[in-house]
Amino acid sequence: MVCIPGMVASGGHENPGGPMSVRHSLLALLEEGPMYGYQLRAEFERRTGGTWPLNVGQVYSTLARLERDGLVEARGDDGEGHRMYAATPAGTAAVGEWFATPVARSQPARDELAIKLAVAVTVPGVDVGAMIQQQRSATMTALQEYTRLKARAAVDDPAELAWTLVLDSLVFAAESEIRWLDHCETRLRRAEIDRARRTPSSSVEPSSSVEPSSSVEPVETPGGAR
Amino acid sequence: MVCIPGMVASGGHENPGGPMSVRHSLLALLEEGPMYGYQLRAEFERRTGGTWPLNVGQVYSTLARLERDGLVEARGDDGEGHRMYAATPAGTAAVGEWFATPVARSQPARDELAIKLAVAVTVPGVDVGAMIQQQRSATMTALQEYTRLKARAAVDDPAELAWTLVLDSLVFAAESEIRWLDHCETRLRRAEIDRARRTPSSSVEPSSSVEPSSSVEPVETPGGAR
DNA sequence: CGGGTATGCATACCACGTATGCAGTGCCTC
DNA sequence: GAGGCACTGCATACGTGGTATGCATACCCG
Repeated sequence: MVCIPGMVASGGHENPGGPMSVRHSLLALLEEGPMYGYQLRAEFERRTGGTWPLNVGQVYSTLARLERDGLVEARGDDGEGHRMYAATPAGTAAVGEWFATPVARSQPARDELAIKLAVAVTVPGVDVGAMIQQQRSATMTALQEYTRLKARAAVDDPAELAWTLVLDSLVFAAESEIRWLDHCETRLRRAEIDRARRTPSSSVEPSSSVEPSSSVEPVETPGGAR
Repeated sequence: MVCIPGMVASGGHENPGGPMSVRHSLLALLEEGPMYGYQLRAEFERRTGGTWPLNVGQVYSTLARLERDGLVEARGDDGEGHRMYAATPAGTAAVGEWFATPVARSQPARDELAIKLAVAVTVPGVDVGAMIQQQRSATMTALQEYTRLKARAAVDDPAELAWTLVLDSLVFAAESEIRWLDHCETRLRRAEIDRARRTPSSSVEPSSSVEPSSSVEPVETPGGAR
């Protein structure tokens, strides 16, 4: 089970320099017609309901890179002094390819919480139990906020539909995270018992497998709240 | 009239420029004792089981920044010519603060798949149904890979324990993603039906909601053997 | 009514952190 | 001495947040 660090290096460069989801999203939005930078940000945030606020500066630098790569084309102005951008045929093709290619799960994105916990259990002097409890509390607060936001959703607008789907993804992720935290808790308890059993000094008789109850209700479809 | 770009007032900067999980992780690893750069990468990847390969170059640049901020201290060499780093008291305090502060879920990390799908449903000419099916297939393949890896896990080593927890987090996330994709599918189908009903002759007649079933088993702990 | 100020839109640029690749150095082995 | 490996450092590109600038509109006040 040893992983030699040097062996992972070689390989194709799938996405050099980050997720690039913003780049592709802006390009895809231009399929609806020419737009200018500020408008693109507004359209992006309208679809995600402001869940992931997009910095305006990134829009312009991304557009410059897209123009450099020949995926978009800049037109002087539309009469109002706005710098308009339109997708080139190559850009349209790139959008089609993006939608046709699934998000690679072979090299999953960095999960800050998972990394943090993996480090915590291997570094001495860390109260992992307290860490888990605190994180679960924070995640549950976020979950309540999502539920509150979902009550204000309308279903007739397609942009609102996109936002509710994004919101549902947040709910699913948060619920999954809480379940994982519960899982880690029982797992760590069991490991501690095993370690105590191996220690001959002052052997304590532990109770057989402890299985605490989960803190969330078993799966619940987030769409059912209406 | 000239704008001097340097010396801009820095307000309360929470996490400027990204998650910073690598920075904190390397600092925390130094709590176990002085290490050099290459060794730090190996320790990080051993704990995460090579799930998130860490570029060596990033280790050194991160160490340089940590030294600049007074969180680590560089010592000439350990007799072998290695450039050793050790955590300063300020660094140890920073580690404690990191473990005491839960990961902020108020501004969740960018989810590439959620963004992609939100854009897809609002851009004309995209076969969202095919997209979802393809993504589900890819995620299920990853899920099988995780299950395969978990069969090779040992439980006696604490580092292995950390890795299995990371692996479980991937399993939980993948299962959650599949459930979300199912949810999106039924949601979109319902929206399409609603749209078709409105199209022929603007007969405004709200109907009762339908509650479809999920295609994956209700929650199941990945820790159990399948 | 005219001028000053606030506000919002729109573009551009800068600073810092993350992330990857590659160049370079010293050591060991064949 | 050529090549491989451990090890370090740098150049580059991109994400992210912030700020300066120009312009138009709205608002307040003497």
